[in-house]
Amino acid sequence: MTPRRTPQLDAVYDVVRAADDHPTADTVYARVRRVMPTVSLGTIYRNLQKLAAARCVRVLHVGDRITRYDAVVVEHDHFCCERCGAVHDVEAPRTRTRRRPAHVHAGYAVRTQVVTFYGLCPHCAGVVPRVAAGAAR
Amino acid sequence: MTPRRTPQLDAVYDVVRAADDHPTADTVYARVRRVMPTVSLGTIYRNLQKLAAARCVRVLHVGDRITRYDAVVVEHDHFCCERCGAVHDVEAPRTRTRRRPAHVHAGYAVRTQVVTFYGLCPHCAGVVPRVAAGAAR
DNA sequence: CTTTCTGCAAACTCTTTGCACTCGT
DNA sequence: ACGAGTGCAAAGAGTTTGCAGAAAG
Repeated sequence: MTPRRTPQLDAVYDVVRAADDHPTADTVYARVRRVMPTVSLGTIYRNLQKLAAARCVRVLHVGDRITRYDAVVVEHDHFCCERCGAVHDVEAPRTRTRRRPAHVHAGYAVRTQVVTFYGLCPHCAGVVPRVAAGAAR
Repeated sequence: MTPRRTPQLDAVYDVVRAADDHPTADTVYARVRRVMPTVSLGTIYRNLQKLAAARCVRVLHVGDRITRYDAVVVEHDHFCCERCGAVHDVEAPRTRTRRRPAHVHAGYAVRTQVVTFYGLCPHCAGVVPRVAAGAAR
């Protein structure tokens, strides 16, 4: 039961670390295939699970029911655009103490918390001038 | 395209309103069938979507990839137990201003936000004495 | 009467899994 | 060489959808 390091595992981790768009398993699959064309989708899922279990990647359930992956493991928030579906990281300058759920009823053992904002991203909100539009990510 | 009121729609809404456990579509299905045995799962999904579109129920994606429904539409937080999977409402005495994402980069139009805490519920954390354990769903 | 809604079942999407083979260690 | 990992394809869970008939307005 000793975990084993394989080129596929490395490739999956590389892709997730290089991504800033919180890719889905399918997106990771497509990207890994660019460098390793014979990889299978099952292997992608198995390795993503392995990385998640090792807390090397974070599993996100944002908005819809499809799973996304994030190589940024430190606690931070997300913004999900309801129009284009993009998921962006959000700066969370609030202190931990301020965010700590002191209001949760006694007896709950809180391990982590997830904050997700929904709305329109700058691009979809039309704030970004036309010239710059399309350049957004 | 005029929405139509049907006994099935009423039954679905009644079930969600009467529930305090953030039921899944399947759970709603089971409960509606108790009073309307011929209802179909497809109808449950269609009516849940209709209610969600009308903002009569809130759609929740908490933890896993299955969809839950909540008749409490006002903004509030949730706690998800990582052991038994239960979802509880959480008191959110924080003021709106305090929770407002002033730190979100300019240009984002935030419509709503979702805060979910993960950990162990009082029951699974062992606060509840052994005699009661095992009754947890 | 017209149009939406229903029940049924098949289709669809995302994810997991069984199997025989491969390849780290 | 042992056993975890892989590719493949089939199965599984949750959700959506096409259709013919039922029923709301």
